[in-house]
Amino acid sequence: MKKKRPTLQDIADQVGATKMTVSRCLRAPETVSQGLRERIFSAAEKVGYIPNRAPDLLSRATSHSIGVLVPSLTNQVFADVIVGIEAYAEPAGYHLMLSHYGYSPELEERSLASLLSYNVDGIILSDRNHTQRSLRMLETAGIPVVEIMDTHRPPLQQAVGYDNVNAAFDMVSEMIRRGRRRVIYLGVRLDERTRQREQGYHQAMQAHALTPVALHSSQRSSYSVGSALLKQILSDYPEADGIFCTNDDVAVGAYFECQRQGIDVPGEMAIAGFHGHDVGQAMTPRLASVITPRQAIGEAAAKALLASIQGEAPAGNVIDLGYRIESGGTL
Amino acid sequence: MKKKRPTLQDIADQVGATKMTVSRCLRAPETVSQGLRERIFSAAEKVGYIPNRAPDLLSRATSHSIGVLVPSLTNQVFADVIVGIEAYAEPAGYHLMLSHYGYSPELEERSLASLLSYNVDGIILSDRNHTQRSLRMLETAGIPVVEIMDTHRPPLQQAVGYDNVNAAFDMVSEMIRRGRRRVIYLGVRLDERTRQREQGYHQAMQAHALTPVALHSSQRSSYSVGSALLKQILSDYPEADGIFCTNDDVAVGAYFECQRQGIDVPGEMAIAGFHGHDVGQAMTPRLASVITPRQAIGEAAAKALLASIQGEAPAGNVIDLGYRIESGGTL
DNA sequence: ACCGACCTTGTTACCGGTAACATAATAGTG
DNA sequence: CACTATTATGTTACCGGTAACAAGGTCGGT
Repeated sequence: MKKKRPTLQDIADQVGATKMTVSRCLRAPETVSQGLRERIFSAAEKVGYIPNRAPDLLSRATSHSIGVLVPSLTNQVFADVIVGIEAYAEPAGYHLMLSHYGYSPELEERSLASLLSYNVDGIILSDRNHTQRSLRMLETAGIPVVEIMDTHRPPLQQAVGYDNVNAAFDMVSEMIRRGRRRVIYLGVRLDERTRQREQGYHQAMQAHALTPVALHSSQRSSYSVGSALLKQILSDYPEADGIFCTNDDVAVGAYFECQRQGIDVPGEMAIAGFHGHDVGQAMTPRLASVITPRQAIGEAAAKALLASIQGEAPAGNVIDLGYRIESGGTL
Repeated sequence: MKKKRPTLQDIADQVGATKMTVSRCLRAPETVSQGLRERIFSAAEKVGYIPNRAPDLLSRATSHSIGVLVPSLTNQVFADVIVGIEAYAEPAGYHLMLSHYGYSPELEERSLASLLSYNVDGIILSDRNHTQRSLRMLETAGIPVVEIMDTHRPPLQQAVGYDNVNAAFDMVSEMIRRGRRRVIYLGVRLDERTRQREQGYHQAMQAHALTPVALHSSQRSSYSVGSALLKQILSDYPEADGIFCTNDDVAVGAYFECQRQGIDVPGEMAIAGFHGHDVGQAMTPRLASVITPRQAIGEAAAKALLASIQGEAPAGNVIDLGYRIESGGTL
């Protein structure tokens, strides 16, 4: 019942040639005589030929696709990064194979195995924590790897991103410079980046002889978690005069809660977020945030990866695209 | 230099068997004698064998992957849908191949060709407008197709979603029921769904003998577009007493602008959005919105697609998962 | 001791492109 | 016109799994 999809042979049969000639005609038309060429093209059109990457994938072990592993697709940060990756990779003829692993190294390992089984030509990873088996697989696969979002630690091969520790340090320092003394850190999830931001927060507080206080939620980041954490601060740390949030979702959620509670921002409470997402930048007052170059990171990562795939392998390369402190109207 | 990745033959060489035996051992261990089995497993571990889907893909033309085409990855709506798809497909052993096409049917066509060249076993499409060539390719590929997000028109094969026209009609009717008379429609982009919502808006206004007015922006949806459109309303249609926005981004942006301009919501201006995203549901007042079951749509689409792939083909099937009108605090 | 059932392993061929090489047809040159 | 250069097409083999079939080995029953 199910009709097989047309192959080169089907076209060849129609025009009385071999599939080799058809193959040549489709990839280098000028090497085939004009009459035959025209008949081949019209036959291809007629049977509805669709190229098939499977043989290439098998015989040359190359897929013209790159694997991208992100912890979450609903996290706007990674959506932006992916857009950047594709902006560079797609025009270069590379297809993206996306997987997400919900911040779990074990799931990352499984997703990685799956991607490798499709013979991806390169991999972009969004984390720096990998299982032993993951590292092993990457090694035996022998393909280029680029890690993104974190330039703080030495990379497997190459890394593109910014320094989370320094970014957090700078933002918190700015809050302190503006007179805040009891700034509290709000974290969600326990991924590497959240920890690094907390570390930068710690360093900044201690550099000014202030006492760091961190509040965490194990839930995934959301506005409502921000609201909940702010309520907790009001009851447990009423003396707080500022919060530094691990991302904008939490910060905006906390701001909404301040509105509800009638707390003046920034008068009574300073609020800073991370990443500079649209909501925070569109609302009034504008949310103070660390603006990260997410799309640029995606593009640079794709560029570095394709360069490696095409031969040049600048291993140990770290591209730091920096960040910008936006003080907005909430400091 | 670049070492090839290990194959079954490499394992076979180590243990003095043929690759056929190794193949059997990995997929049905009990059919191989115990001693050999143990040696094969340890050899596989030693060389770091990673399964290879390429041969399967070639000889059985099946990839155990499904192609997913969405107009945009940064649009939260589709991020949610994708999460739903993967929640069902991943445990079933299917990998997702994602592509986005920026709302352009021509790009959709290219992405589709690319997906088909990887021999995906099925396709999930997010639009109902396809080029002739796209339709042709889908037909010759002979694989199951599920269209999502719109149950208003008859599907290619199967569709999963909700009815945009009815949803818009219901929301606008509710606004009118609450006393609004000069409701304006705010649209962005010109994709099918936006047009359908406008259609529902028209029907509701005309059913109450009210004059429909629609404002459009050609930019992609964002908070700032919502703000800009609200400003335009204030200058061009000062008599407006409500806006129905094609999505929550626009609605929230418009709300922010009302705040800045000191316009009372809902007192002077009612605001309704579409989709029920987190921001709108977390802010105060809660944004009125049409809550759509995005993740459930993804799951149902994946389920329907895999059912078709596995043989049962309930063609012409339309699964309507409905929607819910949340009147929030902005009506 | 012999036959067949079964258990284990091996052999062959195939999937669909294309690189590499071979060959046929045509054109060009002294 | 013989001979080489050039162009146009065909042939073969390969990539890495596995289905289908073949074959050698073991064991139990009579």
